Amino acid sequence: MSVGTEPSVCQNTDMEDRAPVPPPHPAKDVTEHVGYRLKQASAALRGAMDRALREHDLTVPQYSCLELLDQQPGLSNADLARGTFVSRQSANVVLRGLKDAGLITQATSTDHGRALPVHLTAAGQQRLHTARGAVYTIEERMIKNIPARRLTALLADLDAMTAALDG
Amino acid sequence: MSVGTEPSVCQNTDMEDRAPVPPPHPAKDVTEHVGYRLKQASAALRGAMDRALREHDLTVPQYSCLELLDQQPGLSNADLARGTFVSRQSANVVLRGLKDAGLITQATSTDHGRALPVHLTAAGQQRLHTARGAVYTIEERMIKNIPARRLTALLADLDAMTAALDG
DNA sequence: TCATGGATGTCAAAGCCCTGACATCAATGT
DNA sequence: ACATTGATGTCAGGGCTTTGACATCCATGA
Repeated sequence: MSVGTEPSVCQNTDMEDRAPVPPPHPAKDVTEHVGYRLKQASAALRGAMDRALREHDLTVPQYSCLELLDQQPGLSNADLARGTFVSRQSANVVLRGLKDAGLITQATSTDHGRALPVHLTAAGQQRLHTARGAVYTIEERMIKNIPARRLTALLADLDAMTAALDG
Repeated sequence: MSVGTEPSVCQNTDMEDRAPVPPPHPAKDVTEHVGYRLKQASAALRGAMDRALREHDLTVPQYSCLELLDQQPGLSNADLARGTFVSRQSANVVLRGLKDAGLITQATSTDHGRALPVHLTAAGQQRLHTARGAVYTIEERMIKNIPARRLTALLADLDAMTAALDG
């Protein structure tokens, strides 16, 4: 009556090539599929970030926007939507929340185009800096059991999967 | 004014150890973080599955439930919630949709406990079988550029991250 | 000049998902 | 027998996200 509770074996050891031919698709169990594990890991990360950010009165998309705006001030609503992998409408809702909380400011007009640049307020900067610690702690814990030299490959593989699906 | 559009370099090549010490955390760019890439890949997969399953009149959580029920008939609402990484309440909504579509049946009573076992109907089996092809095509495309011997490591790493966050 | 296409912001409706809360049921220990 | 604990199903409220649609603004080319 339980699902996905098999103890994941060999997670602290460094084994690079175990099975010469890992059967990719006619897998007997859904939980063996890459997509399933990807969703699982993503859900775990989302949950951990949710819990941690709640203490800072931030949601995950709100934190994501703050982080992007800190590195690239002046991004527009559409830019933030792409950067956080949501629709423009969702980003708009998130921005409204951040505006109401006084963490960002958005220009009401522009001399060229329609994109309205968004900037962090001082309060936004401060909130981000305190919340960032909690988020970084989570990411540290998440990757602490992954061999350092595999992290590069992991980033590349995640990128390759994204590119293959988007194209 | 764009985010995350840098062409991901080295995605078809097989490089296992590039940087001896990949700086994990004080990364200059958010997009270099594992969590960001994880979310990105997960979002891409979710979008691709959404588009593919729409032709079969199924949502991603609905398909996930069908897949789990095909392999483990008689799972309860709470079991499916755990298996699809959502809350019991969300799973309940999904099950209602599947019930209305005639793809599953759920016992109305039980002789022991409160868990009401769910089973696929013939229509549910057939719908799953046709939709499965589309989903498998997506997963094939997603991993087609990943060296086969790295897939095992990828699964293990995703598992390790999940375990580290859940514990 | 005008038309077309692409990108952006916005509104509306719907669905998904979450937390909080409550009641039910079985197992356990007192 | 009784209380406690844990798991389950369910209801209510709210937040997030999506698709669809529409109007605005710029760039491009006829």
